[in-house]
Amino acid sequence: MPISGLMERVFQALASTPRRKILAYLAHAELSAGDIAARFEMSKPAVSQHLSVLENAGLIVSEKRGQFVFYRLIPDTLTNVLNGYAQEVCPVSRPLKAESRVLAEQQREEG
Amino acid sequence: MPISGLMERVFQALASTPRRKILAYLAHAELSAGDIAARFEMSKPAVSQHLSVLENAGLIVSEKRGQFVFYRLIPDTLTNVLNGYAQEVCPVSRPLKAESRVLAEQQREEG
DNA sequence: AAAGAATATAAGTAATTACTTAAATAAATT
DNA sequence: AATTTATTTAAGTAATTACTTATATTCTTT
Repeated sequence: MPISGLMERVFQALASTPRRKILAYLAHAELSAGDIAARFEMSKPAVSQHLSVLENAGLIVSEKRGQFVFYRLIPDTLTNVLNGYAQEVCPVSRPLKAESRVLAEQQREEG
Repeated sequence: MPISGLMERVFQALASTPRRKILAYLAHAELSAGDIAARFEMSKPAVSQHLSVLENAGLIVSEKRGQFVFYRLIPDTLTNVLNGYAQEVCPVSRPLKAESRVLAEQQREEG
């Protein structure tokens, strides 16, 4: 699987506020399709389609357990793609690293 | 200007291969609209529209000098938004930092 | 086995996006 | 001042996307 094709799908997937929200929800916990849909105004099929887009981009993975389908994040995909591209655009990714460090420290202070 | 509105526009802007390519070109040098258009198969107006999208997202800035319009990157917008969102999704942004380091080393080896 | 619940797929539609060519604007050259 | 060059704006269209409701599938419960 070419990384560029994956990058295409990841950025496509991220270009939607509901989908970015879904990823943020899944950052904290594994959730069923119904759990996720309950957090949105839109219909369940609409949420289901968003989940498909995210799964096809390799950002999340689904697992059917009984009646439910649980979704969880694959954090590596996101970080690899974002860094991979940031690397192309921000030489040596220095700003990205610097910013990461600052934010990590802030969170350490807060946590 | 709310950061969330900017985030929306940035991710929207990044969801296009030609636009990501434009940013990569501008990472290395300031270029005129014509210089950029020459690197693509599509028409000049099409490229011009892509440049508008990128500029409205705060990712690039334009400056008219004589007959030409030069574009250059605003790297901070990209790193701030990508990190801001990665922060929401990847707790403590640890993976992001780790990946940055790996990629930076790879580039050091290659360069 | 029938009914109910969770989810996905199908089919249709409205809104958005990414192009195209043609026309307008503005600066440089003759 | 007229022409050429660089770029953008305008207008139209084809393709894509994001929803909707209705139907199908798969599990659980009775």
